[in-house]
Amino acid sequence: MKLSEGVEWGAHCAIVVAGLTGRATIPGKALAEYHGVSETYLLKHLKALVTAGIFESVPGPRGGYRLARDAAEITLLDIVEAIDGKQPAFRCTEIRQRGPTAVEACAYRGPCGINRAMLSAEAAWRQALAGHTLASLAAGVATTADPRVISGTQEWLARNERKSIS
Amino acid sequence: MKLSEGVEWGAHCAIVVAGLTGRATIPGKALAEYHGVSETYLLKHLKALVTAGIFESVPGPRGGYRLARDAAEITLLDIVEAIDGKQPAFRCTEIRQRGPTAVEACAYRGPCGINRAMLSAEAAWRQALAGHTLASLAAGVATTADPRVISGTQEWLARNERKSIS
DNA sequence: GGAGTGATACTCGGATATCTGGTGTCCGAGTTTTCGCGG
DNA sequence: CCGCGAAAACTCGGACACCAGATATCCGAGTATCACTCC
Repeated sequence: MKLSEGVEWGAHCAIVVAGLTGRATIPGKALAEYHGVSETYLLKHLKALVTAGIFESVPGPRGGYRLARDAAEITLLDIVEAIDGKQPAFRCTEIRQRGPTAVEACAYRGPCGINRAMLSAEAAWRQALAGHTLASLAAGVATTADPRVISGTQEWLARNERKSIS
Repeated sequence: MKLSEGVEWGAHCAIVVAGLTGRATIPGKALAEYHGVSETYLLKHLKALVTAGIFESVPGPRGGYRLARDAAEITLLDIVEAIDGKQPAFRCTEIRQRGPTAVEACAYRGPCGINRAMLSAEAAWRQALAGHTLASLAAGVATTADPRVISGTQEWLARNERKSIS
């Protein structure tokens, strides 16, 4: 089981975007450069965040991305599901209904016990992820990171963010 | 994120093997036929369970597989980790240390906040899986399954299990 | 000098190659059984 | 009838193809900016 690398990229980008002032935006190119990753590939994941309603995208020059709603209302689970999909990791293929001892399908009423256990475990995982908001994550970074990184990032943000036109 | 299909196979096989009497064994061929899956591919996963110390394998004619320890001492987590590996699903690549605002590596003391959150969520997932033992899963199947399936499986087991030689 | 208009530069978005890891298969090593033979 | 031995059959174990999904890239659609021209 492996989580898409894009989840990490998207989460880090979300924290950076959460640091924008007001309704300013930041272009994908800048986000890619900041994290040292491929720009074109990062755009793929940023679009997924837009589709999920986490980011808003503004086209054209002076365009870019910004949060679609307050950072306190965006959970880590939202980001993971936006990029990695909402499908459960475990997918029961009902192999209990195959083989020599199987009976007609309607006899298998409740879901397979293994499936139930796996899905409840995933529910615990999702609940844990939902306990972290973008705001809390950003606050954690702000308090633990090296002061030079913080000031450097703020300066870099000021240089790359695009003020809102409204 | 997707869990290997072999996890489902392994878990179902473990429940069947848990239903053997005493130290009897059952060959992989029979397990494959019972579940209607590829025999050669299933062997790959059964071997993983053997390597992990969950199953014991007996070679030669009248050989097969049996549990290496009591069913109450085998958790769903053991099976998942045996087949899918113990590596966490989320693997931090430290992209925070890349890009223009990065400083020397030793300045990044604690783990990345995102990584911490993801790993703690996975810990919750593992804990939930560890709460299900093979014994409890088998008991659940025994109480909820169709009576015809139960009797059919018992009959099938009696026909295919290999009594211990000791 | 100011307004209008066209070209321009920059942005995001979707379609297209490449590559790693899971999926599936085959053949070989090892062991117990079994049959045949000799005593 | 009993013991011995070799062949055989069946088991698991590791090495080899195949394929789907993630990874990575390029080109096209759209829009605010900017410069130029005309009034």
